[in-house]
Amino acid sequence: MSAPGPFRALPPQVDLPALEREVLGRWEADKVFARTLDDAAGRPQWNFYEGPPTANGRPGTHHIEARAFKDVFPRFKTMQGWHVPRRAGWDCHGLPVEIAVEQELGFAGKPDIERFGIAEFNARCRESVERHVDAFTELTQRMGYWVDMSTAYWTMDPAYIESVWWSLKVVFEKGLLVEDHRVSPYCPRCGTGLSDHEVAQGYESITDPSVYVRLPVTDGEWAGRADLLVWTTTPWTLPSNTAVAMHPDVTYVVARTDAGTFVVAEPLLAAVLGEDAEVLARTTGRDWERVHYRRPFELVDFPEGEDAHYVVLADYVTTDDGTGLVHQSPAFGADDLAVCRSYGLPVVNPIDPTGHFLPEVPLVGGHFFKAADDALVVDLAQRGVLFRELRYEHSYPHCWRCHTPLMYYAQPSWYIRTSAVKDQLLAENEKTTWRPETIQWGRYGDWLRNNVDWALSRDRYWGTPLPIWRNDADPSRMVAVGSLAELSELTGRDLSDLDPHRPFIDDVTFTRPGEEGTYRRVRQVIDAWYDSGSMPFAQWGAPHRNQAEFEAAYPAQFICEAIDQTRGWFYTLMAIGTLVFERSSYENVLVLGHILAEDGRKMSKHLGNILEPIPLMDRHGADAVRWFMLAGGSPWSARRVGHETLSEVVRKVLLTYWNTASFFTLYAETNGWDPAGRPAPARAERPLLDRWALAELAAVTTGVTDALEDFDTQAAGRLLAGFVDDLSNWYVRRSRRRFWDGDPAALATLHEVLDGLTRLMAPLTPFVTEEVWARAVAPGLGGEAADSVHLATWPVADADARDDVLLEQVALVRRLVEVGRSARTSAKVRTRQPLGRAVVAAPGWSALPRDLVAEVADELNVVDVVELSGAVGEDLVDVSVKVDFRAVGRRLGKQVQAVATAVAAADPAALVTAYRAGTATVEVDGVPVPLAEGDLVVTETPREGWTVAGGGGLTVALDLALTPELERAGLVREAVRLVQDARKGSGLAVSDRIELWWTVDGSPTDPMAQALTEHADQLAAEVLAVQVHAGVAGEGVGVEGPAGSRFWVARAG
RNA sequence: GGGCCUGUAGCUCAGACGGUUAGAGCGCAUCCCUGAUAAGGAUGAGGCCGGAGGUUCAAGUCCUCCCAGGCCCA
Repeated sequence: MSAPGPFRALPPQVDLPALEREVLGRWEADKVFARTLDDAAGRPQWNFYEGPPTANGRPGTHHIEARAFKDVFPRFKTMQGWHVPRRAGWDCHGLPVEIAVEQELGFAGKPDIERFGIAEFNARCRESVERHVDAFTELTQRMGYWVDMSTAYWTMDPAYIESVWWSLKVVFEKGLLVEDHRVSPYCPRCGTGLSDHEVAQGYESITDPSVYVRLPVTDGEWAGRADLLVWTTTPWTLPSNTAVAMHPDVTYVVARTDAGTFVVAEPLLAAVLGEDAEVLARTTGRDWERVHYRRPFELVDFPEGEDAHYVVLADYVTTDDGTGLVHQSPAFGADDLAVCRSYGLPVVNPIDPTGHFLPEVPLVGGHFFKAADDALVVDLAQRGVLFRELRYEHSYPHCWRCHTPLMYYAQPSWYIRTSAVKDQLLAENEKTTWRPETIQWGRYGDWLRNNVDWALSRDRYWGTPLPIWRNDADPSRMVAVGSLAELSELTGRDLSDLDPHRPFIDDVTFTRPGEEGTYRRVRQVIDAWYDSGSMPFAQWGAPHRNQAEFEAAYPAQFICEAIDQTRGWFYTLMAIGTLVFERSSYENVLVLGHILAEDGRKMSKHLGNILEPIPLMDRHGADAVRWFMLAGGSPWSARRVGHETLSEVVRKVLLTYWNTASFFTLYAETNGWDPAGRPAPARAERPLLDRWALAELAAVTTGVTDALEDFDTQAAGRLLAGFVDDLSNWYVRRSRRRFWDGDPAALATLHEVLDGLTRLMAPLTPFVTEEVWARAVAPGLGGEAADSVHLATWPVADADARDDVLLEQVALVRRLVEVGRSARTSAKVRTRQPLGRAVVAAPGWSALPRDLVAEVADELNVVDVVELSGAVGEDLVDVSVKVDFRAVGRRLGKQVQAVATAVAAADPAALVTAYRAGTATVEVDGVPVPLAEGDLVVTETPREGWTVAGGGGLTVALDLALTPELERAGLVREAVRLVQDARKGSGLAVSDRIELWWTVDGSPTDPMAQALTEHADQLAAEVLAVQVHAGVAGEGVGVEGPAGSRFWVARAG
């Protein structure tokens, strides 16, 4: 045995989750993550922003997805030599947190919260956030996501809030933060707005009156001669009717019936007025714009001197039902409000916040809004304004708590005028790189082009308070406050330690010299999306604090979230960056598809198809889950995760990689290999297979680097998985004998390849690569090696090792071997039976180096491989010819079909002879067309007496004739395999030497006995036998071999 | 209702620039190979590439419409 080298064998079997736990401990103990940052200090910075997960509810398996991508690129960039600071963050505010706490406390709405006390309620919210953050921390650590949680930003921290205030002040002073009405679902009994989520769970089916109302035209061509006909299911909104909307591009008709003359959309004419209506005029909605009409009720006053009650144009009008003319009441419909606002129409609201008509309204004063319908309809009918009434059953949103029908109700609300910076946003988007590209001007671009103002305020409790103070004597005087210091100055008190949340901030008031009245904060808090979109500066507390750090980290080079953030974080980041700094805060954005359960549906408790993230990683390993997220299918389409898929990743990628490393260490240890002591030959002088492995590594290095630069982990994964497979199932398998012998060239090559491969895989599967690095790579690098692969540098492709011709030739060899095996199978000749000859026809064969020809011979277990045309007479070969459509089509265009026909009709043998001489022509329409090199695909097949297989322009034929010598060689191989099995079965190490006994029934001239005697040396060498007892039985029963043979194995003493 | 994405073998997914025999893995069946392997290899069954039109010498690939599923928004 050799002297011990630096390597110790890795076990062939590995418990990956257990290994990961151990690696996690090592990272922790050695502070590896911190060191990757420290080592890079002072290097160019590559910025990444962590989109803060909402700390509400427990993390799910889908959270691993985005976090895997947020980890892999910073790791990659760090290895490339960038400094990549990574701060975690937590999104703390918002309605989901409030709702969760309300549920815990058994609350039924805002009145309960007010009774409970805002201070105490917000304390509970804070506590809930802290609780959930722990679960995210656990997930983050377990999956190996390297992000600094010790310096995490919390959107509820005072310093964070102060930054947000500062930005709102900037927006306010640009005149882009304004108060206006906002229509939102509202429960009049509970006195509270409802979130979309709450509305969605409260739909109930109810029957409403459905009325068609006639509104006489009062000016223009049809004044006094026709009525606009509108349809509504909410008669209670008719007293506040403000306008009628028509679609600009829909055709409307003026039609006469016995009941009168009406304006309706043409597609609805028959449905509304019947078949007999006489059409008097026909024109598009656009022509009706600003035509006035008489409103249905005179119960409510409209502002003096303001125009109203005319036709407006709106794209949302449909002709699916109703009349194609839509009654507009801006206080009670979001569409109505938007349309009326664009015409400068007033917002008139006769209903108080409890849902009752104001007492001074005639006819329905004091009525609950829905209860007023009947009286209103009766009145319409009596005045002849009602054209038709039907009962209409539909589903209508109700309060999920008290089942009161909801009102869509306009309330004062604060907006950011993002529509004013729309062109800037479009310009910023133009400069942004999106993956996948389609989002940029698809889903996201559409959203920007249709930009509406950002409804910023929320009438809630747990959020960043809107920092606007308003003078109670003159509400037009307002002050936006940008920090607690400013507030201290305004109030003359030191408020630097004030918790800026409600209710404390609500108590802060101030006066200004020379002004009447007191400044009080408006009551609202802001949309939590504004918090998260402010993180580029607010995570630093900038500009009040850490301004230099902020500037160094703006904008981000990379962000990544799932597609649901298109209108969420991706938008708020870009919008706030553009509003405040006139520059978007990110350059590259990767948008992920969603992770679905194995059944293709969203994971949900309700469906019972949830896979919990930590148990999933404990079962398959975090590396496997990460690999799946990064490389299992396209990251930007929805994907299904399941145990099957994950265990396939483990088997095909991770264990194959592990076993290759384990194989290497086994023979490095067994042979005491030390690269320092036994230098390998120069790479150019190593065997072809070594050069091939190094050439593949160089190609893969380039490919993986390019793919990751392009944020394409799927392509990187495909290359890596393919290389792992090639390495294990071709390089190692074909090179085994050299490893047994401790060949330094083979050991050095595999070591070098494992080194490169391990670095390339490290960002994707950081755990298993760490172990392989420590045990199979670093010991061979001498003192130079980084003590973690994550502290190592990213590999650079070795240009000298690149050899595309060799890659192509080995690919040909492997295809030939496949075809040859196929031929064996169809002949039912097992591979262990040597054959005399294989005959091959393949383009490029004649240029194949002898070593590679030998590879084919060895793999196919044939004595000799020869080229078809050289080995067999012409009469044994069939030739078939086909045009290469691509080559010919490109040159001759539409003539290609005629040429193909002519080629098919020609005599193949003659054509091929001419083609090879370069003189082939075919005749098309009486004109000779010369054929160039590459125009034809030639396939040669032997005729008889051979087993043949072909495919892809390749042919392999096997000579099946067995000589007694070949048969005996086959028997020996059979015996060798049997003995190897016996070795393994009795637990011998691969390097153990043995004694071997064998017997054969029958005479010594029996073929088996003869074979074993004849090949005695070969047999002994193959099975590491130091002593062979021919014809002698060993102890025990031994193992039975073919042809009456029997073998006994024992470790040599 | 609008916008976007997806639709290829039983399942999971590949298929630059359009090129005439559409691939891989899993699963199934039969066989082979095995001094690292939980692997590997061969063969077989399994496909109107969601549907219909169009452009083209040629369409899984480009265009239009439709259908189904998903996501976001009304």
